[in-house]
Amino acid sequence: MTTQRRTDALSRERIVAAAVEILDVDGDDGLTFRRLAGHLRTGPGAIYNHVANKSELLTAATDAVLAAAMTADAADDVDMVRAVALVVFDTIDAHPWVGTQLSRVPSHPAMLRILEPIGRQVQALGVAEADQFTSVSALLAYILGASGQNAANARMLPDTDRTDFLTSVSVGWANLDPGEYPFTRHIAQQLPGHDDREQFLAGIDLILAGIRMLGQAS
Amino acid sequence: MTTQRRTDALSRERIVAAAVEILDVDGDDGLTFRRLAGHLRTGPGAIYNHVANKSELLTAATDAVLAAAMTADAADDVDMVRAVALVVFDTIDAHPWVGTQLSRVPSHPAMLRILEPIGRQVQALGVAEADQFTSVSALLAYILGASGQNAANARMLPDTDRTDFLTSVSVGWANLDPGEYPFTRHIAQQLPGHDDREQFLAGIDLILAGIRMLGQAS
DNA sequence: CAACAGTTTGGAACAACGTTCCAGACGTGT
DNA sequence: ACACGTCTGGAACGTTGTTCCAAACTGTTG
Repeated sequence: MTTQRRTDALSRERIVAAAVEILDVDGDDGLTFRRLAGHLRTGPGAIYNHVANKSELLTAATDAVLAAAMTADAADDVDMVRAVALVVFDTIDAHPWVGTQLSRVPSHPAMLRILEPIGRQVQALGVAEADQFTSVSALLAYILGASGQNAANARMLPDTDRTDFLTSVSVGWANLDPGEYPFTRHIAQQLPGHDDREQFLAGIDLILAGIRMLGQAS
Repeated sequence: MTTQRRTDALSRERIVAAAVEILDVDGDDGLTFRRLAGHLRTGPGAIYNHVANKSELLTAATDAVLAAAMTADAADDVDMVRAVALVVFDTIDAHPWVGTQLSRVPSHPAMLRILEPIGRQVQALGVAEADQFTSVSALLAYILGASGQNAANARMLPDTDRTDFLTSVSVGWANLDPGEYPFTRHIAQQLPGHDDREQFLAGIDLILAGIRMLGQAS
């Protein structure tokens, strides 16, 4: 039954692993069935015996990376929401294409891996039954939005240095019409110096504060 | 080969307008230089005289749609954040491809149209100088994340009815391993009945509550 | 051990894409 | 009327996801 056809037999796992490798090196658009076939020393047609199409392959790759990242946390931390959020943030920071996938595919299988621990923690916080869905949805949307933005930035980072890019955007903001964009001009200078990870966590705390207030207001 | 000269001149605006039309009808992947050329009764090569490439065209189309949507609000509402957020949400709901673009392109020009009014309102709320960047970033990330998710759902809506899709996902959640996914199973039933727009607004209020607490805590 | 049946393989082929190229048609200033 | 620079749009190039299928391979049977 489970005998190996060849020493380097093609399998779904090997294909997904190779896909992850290519995506990490060459980014979102770098994954090609021809390049993938080259890495696996085969032809493009062979891959379709183990994977339906590129979309499924991308979904599987995303799930694989996120699953591997999520096993790490394990312990029920008091600040599990923050811990999970940071794992997601760091994972997408290391694999920007994961962010692209999560925000492109509706109700992505890998999303459950994020939703579940966050949901448990929200329950543990004593949030009322009726407010749990809203709270978890808000946290999830924020995490995806912030991570996605970060992934978009990381996607063009090979071309430009991060601070170079941010300062150029900052200069662009500072030169906007003072009448139309006073606020944007006002915070332009804060753009290059800020820490993405820190800002991300501050946003999580903001939402958590809102959730706690939700409990007290009722 | 007698090539007929066109009577109506090609222009950047006409190209962008036609692109928006196609994107609205055929979705993200529906925009093609050949199809666009067909709509404009010309060849694909002619378009490149007014637009550098597809990426620029998509950016321009996104900016055009968002600019048109944003002029509507104008008046300084007390709940401007909520108003702006809803405009963005509804715009992306009507043009899902706008959501894709906003979360793909880093510091998208159209983003300023969202950032500015939200920033002003945050200032008006009396948020401390040091907390303004965090507050605006959090709101922006949430708006993009939630709208993006909504866009992803809308993208596959032509294939499936919304409630059909949600109930199928809900059933999938309900059948998960009780040991591993207790929370997901727990809220599975709330999935089909929820109102996306309402949930979105509730999330905005959650963050706004957090921001107000931020002021009181300091 | 030999013959068969069912997969797996991988290279060729197809349609469609973004983009480039350029001969010819156009419009304008002289 | 002429010339010159701009706009046009069809052809062509390289690349993509995907399909197809003869050949190679594996496991089972006679």
